[in-house]
Amino acid sequence: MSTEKRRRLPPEERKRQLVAIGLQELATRPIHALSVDRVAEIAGISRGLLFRYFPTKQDYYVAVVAAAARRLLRAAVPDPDDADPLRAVVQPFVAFIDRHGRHYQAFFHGGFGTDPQIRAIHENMRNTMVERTVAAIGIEPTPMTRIRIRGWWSLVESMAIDRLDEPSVTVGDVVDHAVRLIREERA
Amino acid sequence: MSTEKRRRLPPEERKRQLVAIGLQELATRPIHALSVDRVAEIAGISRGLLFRYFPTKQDYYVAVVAAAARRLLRAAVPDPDDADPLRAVVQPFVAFIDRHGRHYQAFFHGGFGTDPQIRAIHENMRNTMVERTVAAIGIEPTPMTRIRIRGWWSLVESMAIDRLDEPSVTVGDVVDHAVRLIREERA
DNA sequence: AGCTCTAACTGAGCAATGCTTAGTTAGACT
DNA sequence: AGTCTAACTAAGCATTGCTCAGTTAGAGCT
Repeated sequence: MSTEKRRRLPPEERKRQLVAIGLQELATRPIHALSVDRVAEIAGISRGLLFRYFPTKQDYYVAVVAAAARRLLRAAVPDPDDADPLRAVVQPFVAFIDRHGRHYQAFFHGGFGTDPQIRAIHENMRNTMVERTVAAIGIEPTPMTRIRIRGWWSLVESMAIDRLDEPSVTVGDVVDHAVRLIREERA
Repeated sequence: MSTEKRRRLPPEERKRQLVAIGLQELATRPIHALSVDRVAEIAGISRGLLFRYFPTKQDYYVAVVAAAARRLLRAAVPDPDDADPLRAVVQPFVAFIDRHGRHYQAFFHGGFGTDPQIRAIHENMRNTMVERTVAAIGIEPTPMTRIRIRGWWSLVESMAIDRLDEPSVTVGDVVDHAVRLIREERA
């Protein structure tokens, strides 16, 4: 198979390598279609070793999705130079989906929706976005407001994804509409 | 295991039985945690027979989700007696999630989001809701309008689900907010 | 340079599960 | 009663998630 000599890596580096493989493979394939055999083969290691770092395939999957979430939150950080603090929150998120739409769907609309760990990652992402929004528009966070803002983020996400197949609608159109909507809502 | 005598059923009836089992089992369990062995055992048949009706486990899963979608569309049909045609579309949908929220999430947020057949079922549901909405408010269906209405439905769904853990917010609150939003949007 | 020792790593093997197929039999129709 | 279709079974195969007893890279010490 491989003529490579066996090589030892420090645990953190190996983990990173395996997660990186997952990020690439799971962008185009659901988790049940990716065998640990394949991951091990790409990494050039044995199946057994993968289970040393991730005791369960599910644990591996969780680690990969968590990495994808960190990547998104880092990429979609609000632009502090933007004159409109609300736009500063929405715009980079929609732009991220514009660039990585298919991957976004694979990681955040795929997978086992019922799994508590995956849900926790999604919840954490969503809460971060909601908090950024609340901070940007300065609204008091009652239960109803939170539900409203969370719903509004679902709307933004949906529009950003649908836009991928409808190039006549621009990123700016989506951002404009989203911002206008939340402003009217406050009246 | 079972002392039942072997019984022949007409294909349509057997299919219905198997799908019904799927509807019950998959309401609490993701598809990868339900083995065909278990379905067969509940139905009192052999594994092999299941594959006669559903050549693939995935085909079985698709059939079950499709049945769930039909059930939803039937239950959330607009009330023709409602004075407000937009409310008539939204209200029964939110009420359905109020009653079957966990099941709704299992069938429509669980599963493999990337599978094209499952996506087609979701798309079909969504399109139906969008068309009902377009008909209710009488708006011209440009690409942007469709994207907006689809986004708005994501918002409605999100609020209806979040409400399940926040009983201080009523079904009426969600419907009111949704209706108000779409009306302001048209201005 | 050689010795030692930790832990990164392998590979054989187990159990569960999706799927196949050669054969069996319920039960409808003569 | 006899026949015949197709609903049904059961044994078995291949894959895959996971385990574990053993191997060895390679860092630290002398």
